[in-house]
Amino acid sequence: MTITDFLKDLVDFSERELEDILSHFQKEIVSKGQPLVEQGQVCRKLYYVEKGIGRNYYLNSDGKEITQLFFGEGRFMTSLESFFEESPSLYNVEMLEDAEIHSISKNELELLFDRYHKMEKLGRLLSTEMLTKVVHKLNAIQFQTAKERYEYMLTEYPDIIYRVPLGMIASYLGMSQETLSRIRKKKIRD
Amino acid sequence: MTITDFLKDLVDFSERELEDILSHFQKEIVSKGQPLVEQGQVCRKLYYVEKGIGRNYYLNSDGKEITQLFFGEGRFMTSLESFFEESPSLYNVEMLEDAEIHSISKNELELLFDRYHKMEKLGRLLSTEMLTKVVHKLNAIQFQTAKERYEYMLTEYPDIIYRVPLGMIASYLGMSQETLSRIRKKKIRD
DNA sequence: ATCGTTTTTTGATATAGGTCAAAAGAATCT
DNA sequence: AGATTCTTTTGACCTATATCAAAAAACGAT
Repeated sequence: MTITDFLKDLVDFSERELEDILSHFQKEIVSKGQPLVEQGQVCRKLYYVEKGIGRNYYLNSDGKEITQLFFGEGRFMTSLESFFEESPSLYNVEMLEDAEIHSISKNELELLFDRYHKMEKLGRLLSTEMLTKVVHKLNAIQFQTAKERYEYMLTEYPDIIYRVPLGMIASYLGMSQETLSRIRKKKIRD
Repeated sequence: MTITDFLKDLVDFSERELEDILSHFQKEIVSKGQPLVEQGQVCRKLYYVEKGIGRNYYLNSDGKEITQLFFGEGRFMTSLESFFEESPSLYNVEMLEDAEIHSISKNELELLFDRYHKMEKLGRLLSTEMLTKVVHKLNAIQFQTAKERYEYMLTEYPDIIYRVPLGMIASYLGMSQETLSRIRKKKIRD
């Protein structure tokens, strides 16, 4: 879904408003694996994913990559606390496929928030949507078995699960790659 | 912190605006354990906690209470997805102490969001703040040992940890009460 | 097609933390 | 104060999942 359609769907901006808002976004073509944010830097931009899948991840104390969130098409992506609080990012952000994204800086976004009440509303809606998603994941992680977590992933993100490497999904679900491999195998047999 | 001060601190409302906004909240005195929302109902209200500690929790398949979130003084509390999406709540919401809270219905809140751009902004700010907190907790739960999770709780919610029963904290942190008891004991010795 | 690299699977073994049950300790009520 | 109920601790045992290592499969580049 294009960013234009996405914005129109959520809030009924006028043509002029929409045009102004869109003019503050920049289209970027990024290739697979290209880092958008690196751990330790402040993440200055919010991205809309038009094509591709992104993720943010960090390196744990053993140097292993832990995926925190995936961002599919039609989602806004950023290093959340870093962007909002202008603090050093705990995560790296990258695209997992060659991708088309639209970026906006925090300053310009704030400007739009101030200029348009409707834009502020959009920000609130996206934020609460994200919040409910994260709460849902937290739920899945907190008290479910590895198998149940995999099933959660299957229903919640069927589009993502077959497009990204197993190891990333495993770390996203809080289990080892080996465990996920075994679970998936058993699933197919049943 | 009173709700008045809380609102003033976050956004610079005029006296008139503030008065109008506050007139839509209702003060409620609730006693310990009194249910504010029950699993299965749609949660219709957002609460500001002025005094006391609240939590939301659910009963898992074994009938055990699992605490999902605590809400300390000066925080807004609700059954998140239920309130925002008007869906049946997965959680029960209750106060853990005799408490003073201020409630507002979704309709009235939406009305305020529409009436005041600043109020919409407040909504967005609170929502992103909550979001970053939940992401932070997710982080702690996802890849840390039981001991590390307890330490996270100590630094993040020192006020809460000594005011609520151990079992609730244990389920909040995704571990059994026994495990938390053992961890805490060892901590004190060191 | 073939070689090298990355990803996934499989097997063997280890362990953090769960469960169950009972004792000890606090809090609450009469 | 004693009885009752709720909360926390302790011990013994068990299991889901981690880790390590190596084989197999899939993917990409030449």
